[in-house]
Amino acid sequence: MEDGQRMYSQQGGLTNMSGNVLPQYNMGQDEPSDQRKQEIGDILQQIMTITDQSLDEAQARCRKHTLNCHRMKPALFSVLCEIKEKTVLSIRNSQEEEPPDPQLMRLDNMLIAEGVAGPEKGGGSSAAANATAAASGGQPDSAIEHSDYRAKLAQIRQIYHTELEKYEQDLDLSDGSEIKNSDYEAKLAQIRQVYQTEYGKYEQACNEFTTHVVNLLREQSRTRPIAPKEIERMVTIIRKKFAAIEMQLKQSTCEAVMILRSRFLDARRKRRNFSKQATELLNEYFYSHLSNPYPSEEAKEELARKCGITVSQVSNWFGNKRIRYKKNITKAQEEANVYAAKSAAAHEGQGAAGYNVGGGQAGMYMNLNGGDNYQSSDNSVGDNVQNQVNALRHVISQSGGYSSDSMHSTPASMYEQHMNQQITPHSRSQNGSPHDPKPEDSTDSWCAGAFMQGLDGDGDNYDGSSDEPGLKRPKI
DNA sequence: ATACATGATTCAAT
DNA sequence: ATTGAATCATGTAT
Repeated sequence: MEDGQRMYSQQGGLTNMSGNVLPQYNMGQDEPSDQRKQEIGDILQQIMTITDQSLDEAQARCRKHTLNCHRMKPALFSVLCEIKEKTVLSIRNSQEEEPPDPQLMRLDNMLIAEGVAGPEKGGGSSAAANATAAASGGQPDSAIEHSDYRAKLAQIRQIYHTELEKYEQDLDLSDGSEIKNSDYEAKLAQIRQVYQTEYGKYEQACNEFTTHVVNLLREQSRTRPIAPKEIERMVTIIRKKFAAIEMQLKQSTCEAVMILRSRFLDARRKRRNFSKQATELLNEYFYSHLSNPYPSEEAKEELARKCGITVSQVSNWFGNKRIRYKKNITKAQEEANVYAAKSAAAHEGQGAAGYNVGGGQAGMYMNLNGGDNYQSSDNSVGDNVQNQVNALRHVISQSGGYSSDSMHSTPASMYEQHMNQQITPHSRSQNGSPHDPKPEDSTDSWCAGAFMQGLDGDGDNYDGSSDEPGLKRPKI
C-alpha cells in the first residue's frame, strides 16, 4: 500500500519536475524558429497536464498518439529518461526480498499436512496451470484505459467476496449430528476442491491483473520514462496486495479443516453400545476360545458381519475384552485368595468350597501375572466377608458377564474345556486358528484361565444402534 | 452426584 | 501391522 502510493506520487512528481527542468534544457538547445518553440511549448503543456487528467477520458488516446507522433518526441523522451535516471536513484532500490510471511508458511504447511494443498491428490497443479494459462491467454491488447482497471479491480474484489461467502457456506457442515467416516472424507474432499478452485481463481485474477498493469506500464513507457525496475516493483506490489487475499483463503481453509476435524473426532468419540445380541455373540466366541481368544481375520469378519459391526470394532472389542478379562481375573484372584485364606482361618475345613476351584487356580495365575498393579479402586479388602463375596461376585459377573440367560447351554462345557486346557498346556487346537499372531502356546501364554464357574453374571449390555464409527484398531 | 461399564483412542513394543 | 496397556469419554445405574 505504502509502496504503491509512493511510487505513484513519485511518478507524478517526476512529470511535474520535468516541467520545471525541461525549459532549461531547451534553452540550451538553440531552436531556429518561434514556431518550433511554440510546438515544444505545446508538447510540454500536454505532458504536464496529462497527468492531471484521468486517463480514461476519450481524448487520452488521441493525445497520446499525437504526442507519440511528434517529431520532437524522441528528443524529449531521452531527456526525460535522463532526468528520471537521476531522480530514480532516490527511489530506494529496496530489494528487500522479505522472507515469506511466516504465517503464510504456517498455513501452507498445515494445508499440505491435511492434504488440502498437497502437490498430488490430483487437481491442484492442473488448476494452477489452467489459471496461468488463462491469465496469459486471455490478455486483451495493451491499450487499456484506467477505468478498465478500476472496473476489473472492483470485479475481482467482488468475485472474491462472493466466493468467500460461498466458501464459508460450504464450510458450514450443518447436519449437526453424526459425522461418519465417509462423511469426513467427503467433506475434506469438498474443502480441498473448493480451495483449489478458489486458489485457481485467485491465481488467475492475480496474474491477469499483473499482466494488465505490466502491459499498461509498457504502453506508457513509450510516452513517459518507465524503468523496467519500476515495472518489477509494481508487480511485487500487486503480488503483495493479492497475498492478503491468498492468506485469507488459506486461513479460511485451515479453519474449515479444523472445524471439520474437531466435529468428526467428537462424533467419533461417541460411544454406542453394541446390541445385546452382538455382545452375546462376541462373548460366546471369546469364552469358547478362551484359551486363545485371538480371532483370525476371517473370524473377525464373520463376527463383524453377524454382529452388525465393523471388523475394527471386533478388534477393539477383543482387545478390550482380553485386557479387562485379565485384569478382572487378577483382581478376582487376589480377592479370592484373601477370602479363601480368611474363610479357611475362620472355619477350617470346607472354607471356600464354592470357590475353591478358582482359589486353587488363583495361585497359579498369580504367578503368571506377577506383580500386577492395576489401579484397584479400593484395596481395603476389609474384614467384611460379605464385601468380598460381593466383590468376587461382581468380578465374576464382569468376566463371565455374557452368560446370563441365553447361554445356559454352554457354560459348563466351556469352562470345563478351559480347565482341561489349563492342565494340558500345549493343546492348541479347539477351533484353533492355525497361525495366530501371538501365543504359540494357548494356555499359559495369555493369562491362562478363569475361574468363574456357576455364578452367572448379568451380561450388562445395553442396547444401541450399531452404526459404523471410526475404524482405528487395525489402522491400515 | 457418583461410580461403574464399555467402546474408542493413543502409545509403545514387537 | 497387531497387540497390550493406559486412558478417554460417554451411557447407565446407584
